[in-house]
This record gives sequence, structure tokens and C-alpha cells, in this order.
Amino acid sequence: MPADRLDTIVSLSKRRGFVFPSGEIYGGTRSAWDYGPLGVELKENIRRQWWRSMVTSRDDVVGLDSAVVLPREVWVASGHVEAFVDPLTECLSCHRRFRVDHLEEAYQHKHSGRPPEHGLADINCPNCGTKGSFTEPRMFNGLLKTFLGPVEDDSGLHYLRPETAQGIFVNYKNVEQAARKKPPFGIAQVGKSFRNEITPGNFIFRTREFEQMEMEFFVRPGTDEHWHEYWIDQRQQWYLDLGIRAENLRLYEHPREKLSHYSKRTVDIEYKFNFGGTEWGELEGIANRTDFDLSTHSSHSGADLSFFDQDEGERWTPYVIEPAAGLTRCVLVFLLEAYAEDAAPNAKGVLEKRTVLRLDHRLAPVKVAVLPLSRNADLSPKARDLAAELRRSWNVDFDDAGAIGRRYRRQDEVGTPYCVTIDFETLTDDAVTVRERDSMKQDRIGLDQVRPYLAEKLLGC
RNA sequence: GCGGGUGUAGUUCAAUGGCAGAACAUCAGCUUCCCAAGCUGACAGUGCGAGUUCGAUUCUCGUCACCCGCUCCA
Repeated sequence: MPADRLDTIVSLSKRRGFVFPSGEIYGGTRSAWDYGPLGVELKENIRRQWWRSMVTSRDDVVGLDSAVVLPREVWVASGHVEAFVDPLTECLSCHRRFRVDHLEEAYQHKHSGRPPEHGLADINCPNCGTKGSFTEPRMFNGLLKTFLGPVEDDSGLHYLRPETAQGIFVNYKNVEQAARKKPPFGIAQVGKSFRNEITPGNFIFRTREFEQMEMEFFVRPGTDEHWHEYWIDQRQQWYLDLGIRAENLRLYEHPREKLSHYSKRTVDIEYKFNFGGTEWGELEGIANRTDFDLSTHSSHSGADLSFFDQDEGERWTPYVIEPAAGLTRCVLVFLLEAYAEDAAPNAKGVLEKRTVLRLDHRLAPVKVAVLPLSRNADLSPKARDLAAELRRSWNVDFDDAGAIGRRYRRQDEVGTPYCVTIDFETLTDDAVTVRERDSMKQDRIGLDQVRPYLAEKLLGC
């Protein structure tokens, strides 16, 4: 793929209906992108595969779908309000971080209400005393605010979640009891999160509204390191299984001093994006959140979130291993990974460029396309009947417009694994041609055999 | 948020201070049509706003968006 591979994907996405700029007809907004007819299928398929792998194929993980808007107290307890919400500045001398508004308030307090004339330049570092030696204030991942209720004042202030995880922690007790689970067990959730990113960009790589696939796995303290390794391995396998090449994946261990406020150790799974300044970029973070979250919610809410271990006869607060993946980021990765250009012979036998999305069958937005060879000779009705039958099992496209070769290419470009062609002989022999995307090989199949034939090919879809 | 770049049809690109073109794609039709064939026709555009001007897609300013860097981390 050429160096402007991201541009290629952006334009393919728009042209074929994977991803559109959000609010485009009004000039757009940089906060988000919209997922078109094919994009929503791809996203849904990724989500489904994740859910199968993490929840329904296991007996130790259950699902949850918690609210996006949570009371302010949740984010105070989680540490997000303090760590995320206000502009922070760092003293260049002693490298301590301060909230800009706190520094300015303190200055005003000392100078009888007069605000600093030159902003931070007039302020001494409360820690080391150095004057005016601050970095530019930065919003460190601001939370999105919203106001519930009729009055727009602080009593109605709520935050949109910057991660889905807190909805899991606050429901920990509910789920543990309702699902009759005990550690080690996990709670998984897929949903939207919101962060006031300083710089959204690189298409859907970083957006202010995005979708996460998170799972919190609760374990006995002391077994956390074992489980951490276990999930790092599981998650890598998941990407490999769905067709990400091993050379495009790597692990990245967060240096201790850069860990999030809740984490004891974090390992990222990175993908080789190769755009702009981003060679490797994060796809998923697997964090050991220790008992930070359950403990802080315990002390802030007063609810006892510890676990009584009957076997050992002791009470402890579970440690949490968290594989947190970006669903919308996965959409980009699977598109990048699947995009390929190869050569296919045209009607005259001359090789021409073919664009093909080599998506895993399980992820392909459309599984089967039904293509009558011609609109004449009454092929379309028979083809529509077949399409209707196949739709009972899969997402099926029907297309009888234009030349057959063109229609094959259209399907290749969006990654449809199988095309079924109804031709003139079908009318007499009740057989059709099934054509496979990658190899372009064709099989002649009896009409009544098409569904079982495809069912075998599309196992797991 | 700061610095640099870009903004013309669905896409990729032309052109111009005075009617904005092409290719591909899309749609309709013809062609028994198995890998983007051919022919005919159709749809479709100067990101948005203001200014200068008789007249602005072109010049100026603002704004919005995208890209590149700082940044970030799902």
C-alpha cells in the first residue's frame, strides 16, 4: 500500500459507506465520525467477535451495559475529576503538576483579590519556589460535562464517562450477587466513551466520542500478576485469530513513572499504523488496576465491595485486570490490515488492478452477494428468491446492475467473501456459480445446496 | 490549544477576477454479460461567512474541517 494509505482508507470509507465525517453538511465537527451502512456492520461484527471471545464462550465472564451519564461522585471517587478535568501545568524546575485555577486562586488570595497580570509568569511554584517556570496549561483528557434536570447549575452537573470501566465497578456487587459469581470472574461491557481530547485526529484513531470494549477481571490479590499475563496473551491471540499479521502487533510496557493514576502495571497491544508521526499506536491497554477502584468506591460510597473468601476464611478486596480495547480503533485497524491491491484479468485477459478487502469472513459486512448474470431472461426473480433464503442466515447483498465483472469488483472492494451468480443455465439445471473473494475460484453448486455449502464456508459468522 | 500545509462533483484531479472541465464511480437504457468491456443518456461541485470589486471559485480577513508536527493513549 502507498504511503498515503490512510487517505486511501478514508476515501474508500466515504465512497463505499464505511465511515462519514460527522455533521458534514454543516461543515463537520472534529469530535466524531459516523458509521455508514457497511461501517456499522463491520463495527457490529468486531463487537460480536469480541463478545463471543470474552463473554459467551467463557463461564467466568458476564456482560453488562451501564449508563453513559454517571453522577459526579463516581468520577470524584475514581480520581478522574482531579486528574482529568482541569487545566494542569507542570513546573519546569521540580516537575510537579498543579491545577492552573488553584495557582491563580492562591495568587489572588495573597494579593488581596488581584489576579496575576501576566498569568502563570507571575506565580511562584508552591513546591520549589521558582517563579513563572511553568509549561503551557493543558487539559489532560477533560471530561465532557452535561447538566441533568431543568436548571443548568452545579446541582445538575454530570459527566459523560471517559471509560466504561466505572460503570462496572459501581455495579460490582450487583453483578456478583445476581450472576452468582466469585473471583476470579469478569464483567465485560462495550459502549461509548467520551474524552475531551486535546487533539483528535488520524481519522477515527483518536476521537472525542469513541467506543470501547472493556472487561474487568476480578481476582484474588497475589494472583493478579498471573492473570495479567494470561489476559495479555489472550488478547494478542484474538487479534491474530481475526487476521492481524503478527509483524504488525507488538507489546509495549508502560514505564512506571507514566502509569495512569489507577495502575500498577500496564501493557499495551500496539499496531503498526505507519501514518504520520505514528508508527506504532495503541490498540488496547491491559492494566493491572489493583484494588484501587473497588477500594475508592468503597470508601466514597460506604458500600462494602470486599469479598469474603469462604475457602480461606478471609476477606479481601479483589484486584482487577483490565483488557480495554478501542472498538472504533479496531475498525480502523481491520480496514488497514485488510486493504490490498492485487491484479485480476479483465474481460480481455489483461491484468488490471483490483482493490480487495481481505477481511476475515466473520468481520465482513456482507457475507454473500447474489448476482444474476443479466436482467433479461428472468434471472432476477430466481436470484431474489435465493437472496431472500440466504438472508435468513447472513447479511446478503443483491445486485443486478451493470456488467458482472464490475459487480465482482464492487464486492471485492468491501470484502464480501462469496458471490453467487445466477446464469442462463440456472434456468435449466438449477445450479449456480459460487465465487470466492481471495482466490476468485468458482464452484458450480446446485441451488438447493447453496445454503449448506455457504454455511460450511461461513462457519462462525 | 500552538506552529506549518490543504480545501473544486461520490472519488482523483484540471481551469479561471467574467457560462467551472475531465477521468473514474453512480443511475437509466441497449448488448445471453462469468471478473471494472462497449455504446447512448442522466445526476452531480468551488467547505461556510464577510470584505474588496461592475463582477470572487480565484484576492483579503474570519471561520470550519482535514493532514503534518507538539500532544495523547481505547
